Amino acid sequence: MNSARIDLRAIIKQEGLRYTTQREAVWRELQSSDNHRDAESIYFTLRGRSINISRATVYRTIEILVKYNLVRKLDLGDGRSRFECKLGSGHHDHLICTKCGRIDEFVNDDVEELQKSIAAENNYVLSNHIHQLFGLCENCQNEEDK
Amino acid sequence: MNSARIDLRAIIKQEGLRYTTQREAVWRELQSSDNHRDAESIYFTLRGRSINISRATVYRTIEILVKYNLVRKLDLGDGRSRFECKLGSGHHDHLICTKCGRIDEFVNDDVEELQKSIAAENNYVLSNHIHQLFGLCENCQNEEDK
DNA sequence: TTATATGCAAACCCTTTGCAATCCG
DNA sequence: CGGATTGCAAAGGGTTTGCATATAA
Repeated sequence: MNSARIDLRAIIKQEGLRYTTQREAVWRELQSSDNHRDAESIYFTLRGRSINISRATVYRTIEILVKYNLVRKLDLGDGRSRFECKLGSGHHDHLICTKCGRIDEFVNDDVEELQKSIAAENNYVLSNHIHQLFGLCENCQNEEDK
Repeated sequence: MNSARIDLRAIIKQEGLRYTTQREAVWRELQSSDNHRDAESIYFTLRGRSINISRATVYRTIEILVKYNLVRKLDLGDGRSRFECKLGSGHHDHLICTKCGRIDEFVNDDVEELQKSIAAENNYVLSNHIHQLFGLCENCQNEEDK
């Protein structure tokens, strides 16, 4: 897998865009963190590191990263989008703990196949899907007992 | 199935709430339409029928209907929630046409079972899920050819 | 009567946009 | 230098909330 080294600068320049401190910082932040970040947290983390950046630039940069397939945008239904770096992990869906907000990933080939069948039965040509399972994670189940 | 006659008045009163023209109107509107309505469309339809109602009341009423399990809230990821009457249809998930916005429903028991397995494998106790397939519906595929 | 529900407008939250200033190339 | 990019603040879009008024029971 070529995920270890992705040169954002090369991609950016190839597209005739400019490689800026802010773009590099957002990309680094998404790459280094354990996924599922929202714009606000990226904004605050970078500000905390004395990187001069605005919310607007965070959003504009994420838009570019999503466009070039480096980042995936998640909608968990709570009003704010989450973003995860696509490098190092293939397609997967999510398990979300409704109590603590923990997010786990899952992959299930059978479900993937069934989705294709469902689409075919309904005469749809699929482009993508959202599959999210909500419930209590192991830790939060134990909390309930106390 | 007892879907033919649900007396909202009875439910509302049982809860110590008041049965108002507005609540009745929103409920009727959701029951009579072919599902997947957003708040704005309900608001405008009712206004168009000379029913005095505000957006705030539409939202407040829907909240009650969702709470008492009469209506399901859908998040299709485009920023506005859709609502569908739960009467007359059991659990189902959705196929959404990314071109025309058409929404179809599907049920697949195998997927439902697999979800349980996935949850179990990850030590989650499931409460609900979102499963949406996005693509082109039959009509829009044909449009593409032209 | 009297507390609940309503309408209105303002507030909210997240996100996007306009624009002058900045900076990459 | 010159146009792409930025920061700021304002605007947007959907939804919620505060409050005085209207209304169900």
